[in-house]
Amino acid sequence: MTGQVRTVDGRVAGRRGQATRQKLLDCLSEMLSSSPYRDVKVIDVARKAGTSPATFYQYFPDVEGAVLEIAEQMATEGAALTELLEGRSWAGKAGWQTAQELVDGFLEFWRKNDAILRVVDLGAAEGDKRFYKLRMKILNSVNNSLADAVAELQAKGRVDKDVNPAAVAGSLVAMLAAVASHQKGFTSWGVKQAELKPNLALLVHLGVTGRKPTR
Amino acid sequence: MTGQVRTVDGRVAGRRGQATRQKLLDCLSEMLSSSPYRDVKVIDVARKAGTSPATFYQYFPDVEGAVLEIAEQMATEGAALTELLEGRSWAGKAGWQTAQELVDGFLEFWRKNDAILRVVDLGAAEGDKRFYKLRMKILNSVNNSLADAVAELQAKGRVDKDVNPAAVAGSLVAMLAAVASHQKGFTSWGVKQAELKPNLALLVHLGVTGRKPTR
DNA sequence: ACTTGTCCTGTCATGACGTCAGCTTACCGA
DNA sequence: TCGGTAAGCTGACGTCATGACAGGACAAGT
Repeated sequence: MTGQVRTVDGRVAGRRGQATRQKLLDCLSEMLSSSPYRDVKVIDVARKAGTSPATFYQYFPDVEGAVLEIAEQMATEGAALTELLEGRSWAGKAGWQTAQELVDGFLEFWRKNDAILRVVDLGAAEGDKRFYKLRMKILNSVNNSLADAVAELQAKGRVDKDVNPAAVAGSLVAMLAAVASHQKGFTSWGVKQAELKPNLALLVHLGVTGRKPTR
Repeated sequence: MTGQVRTVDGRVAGRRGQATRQKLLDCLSEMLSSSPYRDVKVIDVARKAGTSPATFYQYFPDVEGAVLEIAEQMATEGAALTELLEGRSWAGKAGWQTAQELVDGFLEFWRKNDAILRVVDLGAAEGDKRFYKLRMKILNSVNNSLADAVAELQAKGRVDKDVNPAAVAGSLVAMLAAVASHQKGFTSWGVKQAELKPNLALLVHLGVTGRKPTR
């Protein structure tokens, strides 16, 4: 699928090369977690990886390019998010369960990858198509499943016809992502982590089904 | 309130100085709209303003500092968002109207200031307290109003008791902000601008009142 | 004209960026 | 075993941004 890993100047990377490359990616990941995106320098990443800046430029055109690589890896892992909604029901108690587990899984995924997701979000907001496609790739699984669920309920007449499933699903996913990014902001608003989740689940359930959940 | 405008080395700025300072801020604002945050350099801002980097550093410690200044100005303008909810009703047709106007006003505000808000969002997500307080300041007016509305309905028994008004309000506001930031993303998901707004309004109404709006 | 305080810039040391040639290492076929 | 070849890494270099300073330009009051 991914063909061969290549250096910037076209050589194919061997075992050793791939290891260095990966080490650089790992170090970059760490740096992104510990310092502002704007302050992450190639030289620091290289130093941390025990190599030189020139080596970095062998494998990546720039910091952005390396970030895209990390995000790509994460995006494939993110496909697992689909399972949170695969074959779930939105009716009755099961629906409440579905909403809760979606929120749980989503927040957990975001928490794990928050540093890189921040950067992806920024790139996407800035209009960079590469980041923006990546963001879609990550959110698509959840988004499509949600849209399908809404469309299905709509077909049964349980949701108004003038609702746009894609718009509602997209908005809910955006909400989950945003809340996950700013979780800490809530605590200083007097909302605790534990309280946040059920309320989010409630909103998701309301959005999808148009009704309060039966617990 | 803001006392006197001062340079980094403590002198008070006169008429001319304030003009240059403001010009630098304006140019920075423009640069943020046209190029990625990471690539905005002091030297470019200074050139655009027809001055030198040294002058920039007279008024701001660094790019981040200047951004904070711009954001601060925007935050005071953002207080106008309160009017979107001041004394509005969430009952019946009026409720639907309220939700629609909130969405409209919010998206408009975000669209106008998207470049700077992107940076504030990033800073807040990265855990920088200054950005993070600023973000609260901007969103507080809307958030508090929404929370009050929910709490009021809750007191009347029209919203479940185990709902946390602050959590719901915060989540809804986060949703609005996120959707506004990624408006373009929706179009490529096959959702048009015009369709987005009513669906957002629907979600807001559902979240606040727990019920579908009567149109 | 002269002083005073504000305002701007030339200049400099420092350090990051990004490129290149060239050295070292590993692999492989004869 | 021994080159040959390609992979892998780095020192060194020109370029550019950063951030600090001292001193020149300018406006205002005396």
